[in-house]
Amino acid sequence: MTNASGRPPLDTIARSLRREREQAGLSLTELARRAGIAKSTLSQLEAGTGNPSVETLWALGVALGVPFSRLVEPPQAAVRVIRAGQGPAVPSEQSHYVATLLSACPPGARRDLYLVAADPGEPRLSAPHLAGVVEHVMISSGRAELGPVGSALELGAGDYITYPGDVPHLFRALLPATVAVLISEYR
Amino acid sequence: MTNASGRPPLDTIARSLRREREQAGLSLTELARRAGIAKSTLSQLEAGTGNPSVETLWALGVALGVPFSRLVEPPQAAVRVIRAGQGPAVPSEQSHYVATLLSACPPGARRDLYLVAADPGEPRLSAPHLAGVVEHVMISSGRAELGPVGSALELGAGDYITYPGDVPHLFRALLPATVAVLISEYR
DNA sequence: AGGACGTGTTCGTCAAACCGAACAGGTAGA
DNA sequence: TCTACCTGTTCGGTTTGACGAACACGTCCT
Repeated sequence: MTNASGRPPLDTIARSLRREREQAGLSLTELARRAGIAKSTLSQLEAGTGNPSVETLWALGVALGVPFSRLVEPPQAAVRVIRAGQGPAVPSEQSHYVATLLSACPPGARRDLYLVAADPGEPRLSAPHLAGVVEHVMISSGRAELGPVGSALELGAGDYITYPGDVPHLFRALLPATVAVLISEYR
Repeated sequence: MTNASGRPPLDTIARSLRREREQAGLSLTELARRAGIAKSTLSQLEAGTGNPSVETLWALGVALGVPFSRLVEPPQAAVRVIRAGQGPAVPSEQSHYVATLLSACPPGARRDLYLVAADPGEPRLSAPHLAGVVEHVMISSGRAELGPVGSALELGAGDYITYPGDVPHLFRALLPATVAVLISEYR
């Protein structure tokens, strides 16, 4: 599942704006001036009244020095721990490849976080994901050949690689008990 | 630096919409119907004419099953490798703590990726980052005590933790050559 | 041909986002 | 107190995004 939370984030935007503005120590008047919009507009937005245009919201994001998405999607944070081997294992047809989901794309986020454990054997081939997906892999221990089919590389412990996830790619462990962190980033 | 690319992404949105729509194999008419907007509106948006409201763009994101940000920010990807010990080391006052930047927040992204190597000694204390930052840590090898001050936990190889980055937090290695992957996520 | 359905386009109308000014409250200083 | 300046609010007027119908193509089937 990607994002697609049901309702449009009208009041989320309202709260985000106020939060970010106060965090930045700006007055409503000053922020409106910097963003080049009428302060009445900003006032109404923070009141939850209204449905800003992209241009307006963008200008506010720039003026606040905050990524666009922070304004339209709610914050969320908590301490959460998954002990080694305790997370939900992702079903895999190959027994010598186990991916544990550490942090699933929460509503509004854009990456999944996996812990991958694999043994030598048939390479695991992944069909292209959604367009725009980028994968990052950090080898924790062992050795593996991975990357897009055709430009896969051999990596060892401590090595890092990033590659497009929307083309076929593979992961083949070269040593037993090879462990890696995999980030699948949506963008 | 966060995001804040200069100009509003009017034509970026245009291209994103067309790309995602064709990728999904939907006709303009059909997508408009599913999103519950007039097809004329969608037509003009894909033509680069117009400045959609958040509600409109949100509806399109939902109908396309695509995170909001994918519509407003351009794609980008490439294969890139950083061999162990080869990345730019982040300056640290403490010699027993080395963070290597694997993937810096590119224009429009919202996370930094670090490889952390540390030895036992004074805990590394981090002042709160920007509001809304979430950190994820995966211990590759060794053992460490980490988390928000007051609720730090002891983790071993393979363990994973996530916690808010906008409160004071610490990282203290308990074994020599403790290695971890750190993701600092902006949201 | 001539419909019957697709596609995506352009047009006039209406609602609403945006603007600027006028407004009420709060604090600082003469 | 009276003025000056700040805060954020509410109010008409203008601009413009969104709608739906009418439009110009293509394709297929009768």
